[in-house]
Amino acid sequence: MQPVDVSALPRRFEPEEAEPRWRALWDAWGIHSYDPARPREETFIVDTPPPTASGSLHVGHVFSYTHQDLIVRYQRMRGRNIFYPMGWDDNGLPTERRVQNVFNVRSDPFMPYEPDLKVERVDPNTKPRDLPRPTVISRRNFIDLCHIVTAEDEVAFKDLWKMLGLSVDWNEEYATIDDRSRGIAQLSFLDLYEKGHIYQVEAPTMWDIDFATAVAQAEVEDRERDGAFHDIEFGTEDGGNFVISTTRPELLAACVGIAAHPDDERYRALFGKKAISPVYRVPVPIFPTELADPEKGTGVLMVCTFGDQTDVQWWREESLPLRQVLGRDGLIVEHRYGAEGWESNDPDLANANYAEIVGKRVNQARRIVVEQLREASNSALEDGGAPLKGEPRPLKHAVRFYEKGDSPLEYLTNRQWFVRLLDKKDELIERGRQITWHPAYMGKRYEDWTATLGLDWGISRQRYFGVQIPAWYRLDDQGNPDYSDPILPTRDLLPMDPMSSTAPGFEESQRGQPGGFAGEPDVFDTWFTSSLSPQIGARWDQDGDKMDELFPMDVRPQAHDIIRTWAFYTIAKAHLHHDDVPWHNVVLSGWILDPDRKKMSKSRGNVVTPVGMLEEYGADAVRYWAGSARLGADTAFDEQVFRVGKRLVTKIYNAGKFVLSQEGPEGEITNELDRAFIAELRSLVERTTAAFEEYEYSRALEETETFFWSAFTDNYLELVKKRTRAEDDPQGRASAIATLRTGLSVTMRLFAPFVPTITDEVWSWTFAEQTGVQSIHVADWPSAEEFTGIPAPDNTESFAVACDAIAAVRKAKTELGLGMGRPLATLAFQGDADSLPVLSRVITDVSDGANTAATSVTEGDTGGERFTATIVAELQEEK
RNA sequence: GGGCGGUUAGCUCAGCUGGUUAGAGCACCUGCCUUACAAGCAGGGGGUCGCAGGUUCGAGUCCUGCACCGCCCA
Repeated sequence: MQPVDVSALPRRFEPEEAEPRWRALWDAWGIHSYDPARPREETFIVDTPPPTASGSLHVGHVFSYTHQDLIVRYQRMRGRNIFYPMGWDDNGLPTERRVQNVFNVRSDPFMPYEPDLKVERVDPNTKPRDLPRPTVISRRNFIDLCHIVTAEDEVAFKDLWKMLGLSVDWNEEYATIDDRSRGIAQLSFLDLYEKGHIYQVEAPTMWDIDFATAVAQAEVEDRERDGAFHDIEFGTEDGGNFVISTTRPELLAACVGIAAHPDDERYRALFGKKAISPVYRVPVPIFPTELADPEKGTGVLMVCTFGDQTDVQWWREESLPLRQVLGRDGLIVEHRYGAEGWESNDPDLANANYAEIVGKRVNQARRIVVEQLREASNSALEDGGAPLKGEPRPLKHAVRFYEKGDSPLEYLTNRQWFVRLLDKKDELIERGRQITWHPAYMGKRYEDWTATLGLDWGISRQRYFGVQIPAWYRLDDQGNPDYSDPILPTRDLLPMDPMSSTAPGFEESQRGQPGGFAGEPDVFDTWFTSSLSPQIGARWDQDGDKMDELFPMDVRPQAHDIIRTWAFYTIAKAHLHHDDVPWHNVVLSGWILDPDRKKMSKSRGNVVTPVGMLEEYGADAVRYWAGSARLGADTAFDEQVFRVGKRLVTKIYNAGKFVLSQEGPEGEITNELDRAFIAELRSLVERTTAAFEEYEYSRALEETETFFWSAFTDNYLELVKKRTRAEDDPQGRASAIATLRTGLSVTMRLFAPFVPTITDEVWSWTFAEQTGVQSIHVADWPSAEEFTGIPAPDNTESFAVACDAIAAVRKAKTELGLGMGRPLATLAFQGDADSLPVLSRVITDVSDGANTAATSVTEGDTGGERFTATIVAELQEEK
């Protein structure tokens, strides 16, 4: 074989030149493409996470997407036909919020569409308080802007993925707002509806007043907030009184009951009677409940529609009336005391007080109500004192927020669609157990979440940029919709928008007319669509349906914080639609923490931009960093590791040049040291393959790196350097060169998933032509069978003994301040009786490595080491 | 308050089913231009493995409790 002409290669490897060149070649060769003709058992299928397109590019993305690519590249070299798509999750609130910020606009669904509307971008440096009032635009204009923004964001992500060298099949690209995804999400809805898993109900739901939308349990987070207990005196119908404590005095008008613990002696006598509220003088029932905590506040509390989740429960269990005072926009709505459902013992007083808070926000209303409570005239009793007892007592308490919102969640009653899951907890837990979780303890998180689920999955959102719920409603003579019997489209009409397409059996002119029809205005929760990523990838019930070939998938890579959402909903969908698991494995990446072990986030200002990182160190070095972190483990961001990765790339380049530039005769691997080295190499292959099979890529990297740097370049290569040029030993020379090439070929392939550019560069110099395989990334992963023709060493310790012997020489040279290449006049080994016979088998290579012709070996005390060396340097002329 | 994970060298991390003197890289010190690589090579110093008990011939590893950090949930 022709050696590589080293002088023709650049002295240094330049990633910024090589990486784009190799990416173009991989694309041209199509080595990342899925081949639909090959059978399932040869295929490896990835359920790639679709990143939130309007989210910021983050080092965390680079980290976790590299992890999945490592697994994919390993499987590709194992000969698997890879299905590795990429989607963009672009519908939903993050996009809407970005559009609002980028263009300073708000949407009003009642505004007419303006086809030629031009909206200017806001200077991103403008402070929020300096911005003019947002421009109000129609819903359709707003959606147009969403498409513009997401298209830009997707390009940014795609560029990043390409820079990083992800081996994604770009033929399999989709967006969760495109027609394929919309059609499949709507099909999912129809299928679940037909199977009886979906219902809609007028029910209290958690509501974000700023976004004006319902939110699901999974989107809620608790935040610690300042609040205050207000002690308020109520009356009783027989002239008595008691004091309740509440943090929400503004909801006094929504009070529908009074509750205390059944064993609480203080209030036992009140159960069954009516209480009279102050300010409005509304009679409400007093009832016992185990859920009341006698230690909290005064032990007796007011039940409102609705202050929190337990209010909802009491409202249901006690069949209490509904008195909703808060509107969808978070403002207090109007109503009249004295009317049905708003009975009062003094309607005039009630109306006068209530009128003061109508149209106010929650905080304003609270202040007004507290002032009203200070007035004796507002007592529940004709001759009582001020209902507010003492001053409000401050406290810290957990308040529920929508995770993307800034105002506390309220509970409002409105019509929402739900997927029934609470009756399927056991089945869903069992499904989770049919999946292998990496690391295994993550499966417990899934089970805990599923077991503690408290609400069905609310899937409707009152948003604009999302997948429309495919339903119409008949309107009665008054124009009121009949929600009990929705009209659903047939499957051939999907994807569709009920707000623009006409319900079957009606004319478009009947939209919104009495006796006509109305479209469902709501869209799906974004998880409703993204939980179908396997079905979208496999094109469920669409042209080119490959569900039979691609479902269930092999692996779902994702972050551990979305086990309760993405993993959970995907498992639920697969269970309900297909009675199966969506995939056989889940691999969970950890998080990137900043050096202070805090989660990196935009708000902390500690985010490192991934593009700058890739430009500075190169993709191979960045991938090295990601590959050195185990699955599931949170990792502190450490720029030192990039430098280590970059050095590895340089080392590979130089070692590759050296090995492949050796000229010599072709030949068998015969020498003892060479056979012993091959035995070590074979063991490395077995260990790294086993590690990858368990998704433990970081162990594979560590083993390969240690072997390459220490065993291969520092030891084997130095031991045989002289022999590769030995004119008088053609057979030994051929053996050394063959071993070097085998060692390089194998380690390059073991490194290939981690550092794809440099390894393919080295591969291209001779191995590509030799094997007929263009790219290392479609070459065979090394296996033990490759070494079957090479005889085992006479002694399994030969390689270790040779390394220890040369180490003893180096130590002696260092102690004398000599350079490693300094020729020795004499070299004398002392060693233990067991090791000396082994040393004799490799003594020629050791002597060559030490650069001496005169080596002696004696048994002697070595002070715990295998060998010690005594050396005399050859005299050197002064330079 | 519950669940899960973590705590090993100055820093970032390995250490798989308990078994010689606890490892690596970075950083630090010393020496070396050696025909692939000074972005390199060689040698060296540095750890009572969070704390307290327990099981065992033997514990970084298993058990109990505690402390601190993180995530998820209530």
